[in-house]
Amino acid sequence: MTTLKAVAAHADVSLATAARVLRADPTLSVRPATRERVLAAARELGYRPNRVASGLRTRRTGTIAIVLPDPQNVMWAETLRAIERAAGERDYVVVVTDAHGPTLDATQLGRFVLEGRMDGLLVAFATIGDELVAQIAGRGLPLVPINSRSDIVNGSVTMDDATGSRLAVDHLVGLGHESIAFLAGRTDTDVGRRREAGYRAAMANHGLPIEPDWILPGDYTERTAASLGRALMAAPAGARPTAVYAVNLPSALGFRAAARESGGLIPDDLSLVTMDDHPFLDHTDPPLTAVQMPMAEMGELATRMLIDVVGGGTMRHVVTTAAPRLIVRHSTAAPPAARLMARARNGKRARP
Amino acid sequence: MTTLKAVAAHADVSLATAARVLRADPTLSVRPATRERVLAAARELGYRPNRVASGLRTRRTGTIAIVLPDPQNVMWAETLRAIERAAGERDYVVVVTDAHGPTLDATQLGRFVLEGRMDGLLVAFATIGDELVAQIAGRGLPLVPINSRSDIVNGSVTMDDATGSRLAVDHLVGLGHESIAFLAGRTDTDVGRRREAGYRAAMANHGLPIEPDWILPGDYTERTAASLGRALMAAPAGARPTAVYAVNLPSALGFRAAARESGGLIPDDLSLVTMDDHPFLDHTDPPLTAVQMPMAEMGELATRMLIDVVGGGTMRHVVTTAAPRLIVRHSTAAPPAARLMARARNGKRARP
DNA sequence: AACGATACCCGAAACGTTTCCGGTGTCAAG
DNA sequence: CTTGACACCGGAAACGTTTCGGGTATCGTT
Repeated sequence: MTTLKAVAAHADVSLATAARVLRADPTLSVRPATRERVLAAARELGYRPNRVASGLRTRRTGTIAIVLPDPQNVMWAETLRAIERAAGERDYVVVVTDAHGPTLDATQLGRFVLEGRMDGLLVAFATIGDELVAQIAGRGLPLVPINSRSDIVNGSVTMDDATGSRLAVDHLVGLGHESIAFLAGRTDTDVGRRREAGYRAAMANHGLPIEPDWILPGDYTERTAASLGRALMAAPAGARPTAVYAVNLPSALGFRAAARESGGLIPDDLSLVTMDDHPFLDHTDPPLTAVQMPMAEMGELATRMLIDVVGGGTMRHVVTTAAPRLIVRHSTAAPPAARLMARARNGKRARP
Repeated sequence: MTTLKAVAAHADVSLATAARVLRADPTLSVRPATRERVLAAARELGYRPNRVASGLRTRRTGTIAIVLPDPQNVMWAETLRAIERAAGERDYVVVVTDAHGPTLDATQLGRFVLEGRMDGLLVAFATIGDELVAQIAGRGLPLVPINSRSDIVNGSVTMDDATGSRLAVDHLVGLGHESIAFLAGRTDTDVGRRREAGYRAAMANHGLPIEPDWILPGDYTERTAASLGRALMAAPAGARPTAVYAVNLPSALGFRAAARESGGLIPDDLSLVTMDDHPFLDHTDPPLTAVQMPMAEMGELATRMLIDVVGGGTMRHVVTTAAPRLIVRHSTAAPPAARLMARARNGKRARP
């Protein structure tokens, strides 16, 4: 490995000058000939600065970490890709780790924040607690929450979940649905609340009431969604909503599977639209209508913000600007005609 | 940040002694009382060694990278998880990057191999070329190919693809299929060849011939598989194989979609089994029978090997020991009765 | 010819570890 | 009382960079 010392010797200048020429130090005044000598020497010797040494001196490692809650969720793949790209553009590398709880365990804490390997952390936890902030920001490490806004951190990157939810509801309403359930996420998480708020706002916007039992208490998991699906399908058809909007992909999948097991046909008996799109939804049974969120943009913005902060920039709460898009597939259709008519009758006669 | 110097001062010993106590240097002889003082000081001050400084001195950064060809493929998620876990156990962190071609581009080369940030690389390219090896191993960086064996690198971690293929073929034969096509991968890749070899061996094992046009020339992509699917379904039913074994998941999905578009019913008209399992296959239409490969074990072994090599260990070609498993879902069934009978008639009468 | 003012460059310290090569003190043996 | 032999510990260099604070020439002025 050729070092700066070698380059300096070869160009017959001091270490200091070689360093400043190669770093393109603007405060340096140097004769063009000298600069050329240094540059040429570096080129000839194939010099590459050693990032570890430079990191020791500058306290910048050129490494950030992204900590994910459940890397199982395929939705992170795209985000990760975008993060890596954005980081690469600034000559940063990104390490990924998955956390099992809402905080870092002892060894992760060591590896990722205490030993000075990272310049900053991106955390994608659905909920950013005080303890985590103490662990990370307490040590002076920049921390940017991604997909979750929390007031105990003064910056974050989130998506326009309200618009996403609106897209889903509007689509269903456009098909003629009026009783639309929300397969919710955990209400102790920021995303969950924002998506639910979006759903409520969209419903209100259409003048549609929301029955209390239309808020299905999910927790983002396929499993819970499945049992909610079974419960829902157990109700008589007339007493069910005609459409469901699911807060995330695993929920939608779990719900779909349970509905089908219970003999429910999608979209014939029930329309289903989910937040979070993925190419493989083309292959599901039925192909699910979904709201495509700007995951990549979110990752990109978060990465840029983090690197900016590392460089002395300031944190902000930003929301992605790319608009969510509705991808219509085959899990949504007009509500069953029979029930529409029954509904009409009920509207004319008084209930017992 | 508390440094070693602070600890040494606090314990009233030299830097050298503090370092050696904390590193648990076996060649150090130290009075128990002294050792205790150092340990206590470190504890009190919350000392954590700075990995960048130590990396500069020891030329070990405690970081490895995994370079993936197409992070799109969900199959890598599990592998990645396993890699990260195995690395964490050795106090390593792992950075991921995706390459677009079969080599590293200029900026990646800089970030990942030239600047001394990494201790070693895991590369998951389907094909490891000379240029890549020159780029990496030429610089003295340990390099472990994963899921691809190449003779220009004297070590690798691969899976038992032959057994995986055999499982798929055996399953189909067990259902009564005799004309089984192979939706192949690129033959210039190691995995592609191994899986095809496994298929051929399994067929031979059952005494079944392989028609040349049963080897469908795929390239791992959904798109190509789709056009192969269309072409296959265009043939009259009697002239088609009754089952297809797909070399990987995207291929299977593309094929499935095309088959369905062409009016082909799976498994009624055609059975389909794919290499590579994933939980979401429960939700496809129909749920795909798949061979589950030990991706996690592969990641784990590769990581351990790489870290061993970094520590002076020696490379080897290893194959995962965990057995592939067949996950039976609903894309496979007995061949269509009508064709079975036709076949039987053909067997009794001479062909024209 | 002396004098500032520039323009150009360098020495050396610092970042926090690790590790080589010893240097003291103590104790038993001669 | 000397002399090794140990046990215990410390000094200092080294890893490769960055950067602060100057130090020489050189040149145009007076």
